[in-house]
Amino acid sequence: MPPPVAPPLAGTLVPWYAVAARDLPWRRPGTTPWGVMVSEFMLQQTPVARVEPVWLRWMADWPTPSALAAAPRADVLRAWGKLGYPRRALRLHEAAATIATVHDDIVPADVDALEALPGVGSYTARAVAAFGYGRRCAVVDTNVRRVVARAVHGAGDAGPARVRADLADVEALLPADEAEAATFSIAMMELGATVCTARTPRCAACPVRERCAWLAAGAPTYDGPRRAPQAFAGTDRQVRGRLLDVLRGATGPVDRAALDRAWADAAQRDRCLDSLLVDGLAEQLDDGRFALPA
DNA sequence: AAATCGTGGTC
DNA sequence: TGACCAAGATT
Repeated sequence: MPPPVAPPLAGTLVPWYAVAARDLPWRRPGTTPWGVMVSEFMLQQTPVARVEPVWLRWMADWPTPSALAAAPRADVLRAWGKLGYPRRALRLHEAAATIATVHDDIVPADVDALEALPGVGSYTARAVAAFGYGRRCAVVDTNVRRVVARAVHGAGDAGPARVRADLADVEALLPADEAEAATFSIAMMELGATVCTARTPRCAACPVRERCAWLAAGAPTYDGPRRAPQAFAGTDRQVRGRLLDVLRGATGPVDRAALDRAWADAAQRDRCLDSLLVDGLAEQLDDGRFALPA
């Protein structure tokens, strides 16, 4: 008698997802590929809970790429609000303009075409293809990398990203069927986000616990290299945030004194203001005042 | 290829 | 309380 064969990961994850998936607005029926793309931009390094209300408002205001492209950058940055990394908002705006003019206002379904858009890297391109169009392609984000590291490789956590190898790992797990592959991809991410979490994984509730290489190995703690935690207090990132917050909160242009109040250290303040101008996140008017870009 | 880029919640 | 973390991309 042949030994029992464990069902492929997808066999247990896809049914689990059908029951356990969170009801997120961009997962609801009728969400367009554009809606998926907007959600993916917003979710880059930003938690779901903070994205939800902004996404809903965004899609109501700008339901198509051309609608967003027609909006002034100042409106876009205000709508982005405090999601963080506001350059994402500018890149999404640029990507929308490209889609409107080059792709007939239709979000590309092809991974390479997607990756050519500003702000779209390997993860986002594949996420849009898979979740927006149901394509069969490996989707690798931090959650998926952690799930693979544990369930497949038996490691406590994923090391530094290795794009090619990580993609190959996930390719090997991807079901042949197109629709099932897309569901498998989102299910892997959902598992990493809600069960196989970074800090305190809820292994007792894990649908894959019987087959998890990490649990089988006794849940060894990760001892590999970690990326250094990012400092924030006192960094340029904080100062830029403060300055931009002043511009966002004002109804019109502000004078330099208003920005001076946002941060005490003049040298750092000036350097950061200059970097905001360079990034196109702020503009200086002829009268010397500052504002969000037109 | 390591550093940079916001913001806020959690344990 | 402060380190760590959250659907990355870019240079």
